[in-house]
Amino acid sequence: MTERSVGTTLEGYLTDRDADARVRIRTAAVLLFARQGYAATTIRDLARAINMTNAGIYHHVSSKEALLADLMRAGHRGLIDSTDRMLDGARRPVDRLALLISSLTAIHALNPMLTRVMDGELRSLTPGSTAQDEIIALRDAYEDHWRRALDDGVSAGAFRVTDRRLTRLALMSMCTGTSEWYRPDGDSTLEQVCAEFVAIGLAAVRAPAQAVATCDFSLLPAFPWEPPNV
Amino acid sequence: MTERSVGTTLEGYLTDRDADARVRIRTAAVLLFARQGYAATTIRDLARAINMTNAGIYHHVSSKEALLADLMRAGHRGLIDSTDRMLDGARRPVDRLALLISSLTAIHALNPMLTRVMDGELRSLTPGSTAQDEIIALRDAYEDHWRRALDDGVSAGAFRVTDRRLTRLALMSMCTGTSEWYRPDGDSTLEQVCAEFVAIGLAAVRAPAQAVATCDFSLLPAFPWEPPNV
DNA sequence: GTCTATAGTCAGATAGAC
DNA sequence: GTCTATCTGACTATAGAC
Repeated sequence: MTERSVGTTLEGYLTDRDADARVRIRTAAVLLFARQGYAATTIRDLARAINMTNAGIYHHVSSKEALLADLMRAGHRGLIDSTDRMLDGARRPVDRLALLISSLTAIHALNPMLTRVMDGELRSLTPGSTAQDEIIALRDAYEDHWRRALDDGVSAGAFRVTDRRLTRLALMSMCTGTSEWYRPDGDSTLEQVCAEFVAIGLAAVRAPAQAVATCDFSLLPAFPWEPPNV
Repeated sequence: MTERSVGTTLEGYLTDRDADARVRIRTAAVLLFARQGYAATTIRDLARAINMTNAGIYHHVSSKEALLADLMRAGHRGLIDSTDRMLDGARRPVDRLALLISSLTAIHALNPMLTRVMDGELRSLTPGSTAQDEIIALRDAYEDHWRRALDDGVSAGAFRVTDRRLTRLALMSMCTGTSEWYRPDGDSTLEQVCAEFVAIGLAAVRAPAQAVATCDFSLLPAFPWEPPNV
């Protein structure tokens, strides 16, 4: 990849939405980290995308790696917090599983760039650094929601599962893959995707097709720096 | 990520397996591209991993990007060829779907590093280059196998599917995700993973649980440059 | 808070000896 | 076929003017 042109300047969109330099920098970072990868994106790329200079970025950001860590931390915290709220009233394991599937799918569909960074750039944080350790801990905390739902469903006899871990890994991959292909103007609405994936999830745990809790999209985290679909 | 130490030198392993410099270079490239990403890996990293120098690499490789393109082309061709052979005798859509699921899962489990490069580094090829266009065409050709199997299953009344595209994307994400977590010495054997994923796939298309064709692992492609599990 | 200028490092790739 | 040495350019990050 010899060229690094950004393709679209974010400046036109961003000025009338948010003048805060921190938000503009983070929006450009999510866009370019998702599109080109963290390692292939330079501070100068970010600066060019929002009509700043190299040095201007460093007034708001201590380092390129700290910027990545901030984005990933905020993303994972938003995911965990909204999942906590989402599952708050759900008692039946089948409802909790359905909410885990639909909310993880929706977050990946609605924030494709931030989630691609969250899911794919963990290796770009220095191994063993406190930043990387913190993100790993957050990811593990989120996965515990899935482990508990599947464990409880099996214990209660609501799920019949050969291998809980395999089932969890299969369903989570299905949900996170959404950020790679979902388009808001595409063939399927987000509601259709969630409904289909929940149906597959229930089939995977041998739960009968039934009415389950549906995801309240308004409870999902709102990330001010998820770039627009330009 | 400030440090770029390779961690393990491949030289000890490689010398008694294959002295061909092309294979040694490609093995190191698959290992490091998968572990650190293409953009974060330098030609000097590759050289260090196999006790060569920077300039020595360039006697066997025309450029870093051509090396990546070669690996991706070989990987996709191996995937397509082995899938062709695998599906050769299978007529029933349910058998073809089962073979697509189990073979894609197995290739990702057995070649985790090459498949991570294949699935994640398409963006690192120059957009619009003939190399990138070629890989995209190969990927599309492979996906057609899935489209045909699902189409035929629906037409024949063997599958009941709300949305063929969503079903395909969900199942393919499930299979490809395997390269991120599978370990040969882990909790599940490859046979168990394939069986579980095939069961989920049949449930996803509302096909009754039944005996289906199983994947002949010996028909899978053998990549001489998939690194050992060091 | 944004700029110009630059320090210090390292990248991909090549030349030419052996 | 592998080496040493080097070119050219780009990178992260900082210093200091305004």
